[in-house]
Amino acid sequence: MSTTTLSKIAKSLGISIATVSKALNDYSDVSEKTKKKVKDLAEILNYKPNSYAQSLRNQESKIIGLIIPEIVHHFFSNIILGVIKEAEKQGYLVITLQSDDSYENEKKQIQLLMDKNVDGILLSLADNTVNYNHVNAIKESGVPVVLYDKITKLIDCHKVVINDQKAAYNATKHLIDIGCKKIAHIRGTLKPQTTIDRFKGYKSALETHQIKFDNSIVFETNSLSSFEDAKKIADEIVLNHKDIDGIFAMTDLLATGVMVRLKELKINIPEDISIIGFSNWFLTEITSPRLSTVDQPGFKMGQVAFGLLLEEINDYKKGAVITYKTTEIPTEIIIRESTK
Amino acid sequence: MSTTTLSKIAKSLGISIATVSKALNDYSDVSEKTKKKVKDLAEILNYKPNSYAQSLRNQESKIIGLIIPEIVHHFFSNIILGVIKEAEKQGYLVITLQSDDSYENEKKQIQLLMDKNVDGILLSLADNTVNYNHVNAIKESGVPVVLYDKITKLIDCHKVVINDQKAAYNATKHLIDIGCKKIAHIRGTLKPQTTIDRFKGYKSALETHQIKFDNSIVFETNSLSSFEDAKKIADEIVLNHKDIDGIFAMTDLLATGVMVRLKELKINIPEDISIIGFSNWFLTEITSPRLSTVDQPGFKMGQVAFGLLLEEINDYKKGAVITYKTTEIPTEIIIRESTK
DNA sequence: AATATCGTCGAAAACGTTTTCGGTGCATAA
DNA sequence: TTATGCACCGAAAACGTTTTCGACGATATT
Repeated sequence: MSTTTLSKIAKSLGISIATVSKALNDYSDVSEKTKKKVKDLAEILNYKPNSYAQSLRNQESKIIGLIIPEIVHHFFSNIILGVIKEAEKQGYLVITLQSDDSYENEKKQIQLLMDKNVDGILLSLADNTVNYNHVNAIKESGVPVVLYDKITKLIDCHKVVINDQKAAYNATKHLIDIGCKKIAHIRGTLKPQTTIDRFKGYKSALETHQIKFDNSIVFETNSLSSFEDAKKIADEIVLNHKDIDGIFAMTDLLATGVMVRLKELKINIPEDISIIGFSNWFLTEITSPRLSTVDQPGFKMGQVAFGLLLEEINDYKKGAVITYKTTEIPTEIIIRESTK
Repeated sequence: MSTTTLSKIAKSLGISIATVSKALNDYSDVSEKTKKKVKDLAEILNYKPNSYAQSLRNQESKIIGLIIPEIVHHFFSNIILGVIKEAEKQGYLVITLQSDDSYENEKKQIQLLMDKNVDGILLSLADNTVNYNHVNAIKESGVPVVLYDKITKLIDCHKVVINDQKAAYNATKHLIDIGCKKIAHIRGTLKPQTTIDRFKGYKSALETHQIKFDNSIVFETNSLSSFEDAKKIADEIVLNHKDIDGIFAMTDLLATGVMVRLKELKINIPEDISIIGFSNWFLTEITSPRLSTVDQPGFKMGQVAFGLLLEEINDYKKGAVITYKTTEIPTEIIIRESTK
């Protein structure tokens, strides 16, 4: 049960390897008659071109690399899905790696992908990455990179992001629009760019609507996924900030945390306090009341990121000059029952 | 900025390609002196072996394929992570594809992976797959496959599963142990093997403990993730089955659904009714009360599945005879506040 | 002095493709 | 008749590695 190669077909038909190859690839300088002979036999012998040989000859593998901070995460796994599905549609397969938000892993994994000679790399920077030599090295080797979600201006390449600041602005504005006067913000430490941007959006929405920014009702958690921290903040709000009537939380989980605790403390949502989260996790559909939030379209983002990468791969092959662009994926406010 | 190859190093040093290759691979028939010369120059020129050429020559790519029904899913994304991390540790990369639980996709994607000449395939069968020719074809081509999670006895290969029946038995037994006398079961349609097995486990736990099985308190939802269906079932329970004091649900989501609604109807959990779910989703930590459940160790499962695949890849290369085994990943009951 | 052993190296085949560049043979035009 | 064109085909190089096998000189053995 040995595999069938061009040379076997050639030998079996008494013609040359070159002709067989050209017949299968529909070259114009081989007669219809021999084309048919070749194709028929190839069919019978179940011929499949050897991808290693093709890659070696064509200097491309039709495989791309995807580095993601965290796979088990609603937003990111949606990105993976977007990338994979779009890639599959375009004839590419994708190798996925998880950096755990670590610079060291990111560096190693980029090397692994380069060693495999992937055709391109999709990368979301680790939180503690501050040096970009390792990614500039990719570009210098002639391998296209596109940055998604966590990006930096310091690397010149295609980028795809959501506009955190605008999204946060809109979320906050929604609270203002429905009549909230005293709007708290719950966020993590001001380190990741997303946290900074959402905080900025929150502040600027307040300012544009003549609401004084009050730093005492900006609450900081240790982690963006600390349900317990969120609950403590709810206690704090009930105890010392009775006048708060709106809350914009950095993540749906934090939003859910405060909401659960506030309900336990007999605060009515949304009558007493309106709450809006961020991401549109699966979670938001099953809280009670259902949580308003900002939809963060991971799938779309993955699709677009792959599209840009493919575009660059093709441009690169053509030797075209590439002007890099940053694509913003629009977010959308999902209004449910927790805001009114 | 052209890439450096063995032949460039050879030419530059005035020696043969063969010697360069052997020097870099520490063959014993090249002197220490030339080894050093070669390695030094390779270092300077930043030599990286061309993986296409290596794959072609060695007939292996150090890449495996992973087909998963659904990426955006807590259990499955944990499996991906387990596979990827273990593979990376062992020098392998993994191409992931999502079958959407469709037989047609599964078939196509297997072909894609075979066309790329991956070294092995990890596969969880789609729900509607009933014909196994496409996976037996993998084996016949000499490519190792291991089945995980959704398997079938009709394919002879390594398998890794959790024992759904035993896990369900233990979950139900836990309810019995804490004193429940009338235990309901919530499940989806009896089509997927997991549903069948968990149902069996539920029944056998009742039987072994002299509790009569009562089909009128086995509730069927349209989907395993229908929160609304679960709520309706809660209504039904309060209305017509006041004597139910324990519930074993097929998924954490269904468990959460009934729990939320029961609470709204002033039923106390766990005082009036104890509830246990299945999977140990992230979700279970933030319900109130926190949900008891069965931990379904996806990460571990991924690790083990890759381990078995690697074992077979190596056995195959050695020409060793392979006796296939089915590995059961132990599950564990997580007791929280919803059962007492 | 002849033979065996050892350390070091390189030629060449092999993996399977794609593509360039001629080279046929044959018909048509001069 | 010779030239020109055309349709069809194949030799061979190239992609970059790994590994077998033989060759060579130098040393050790008989």
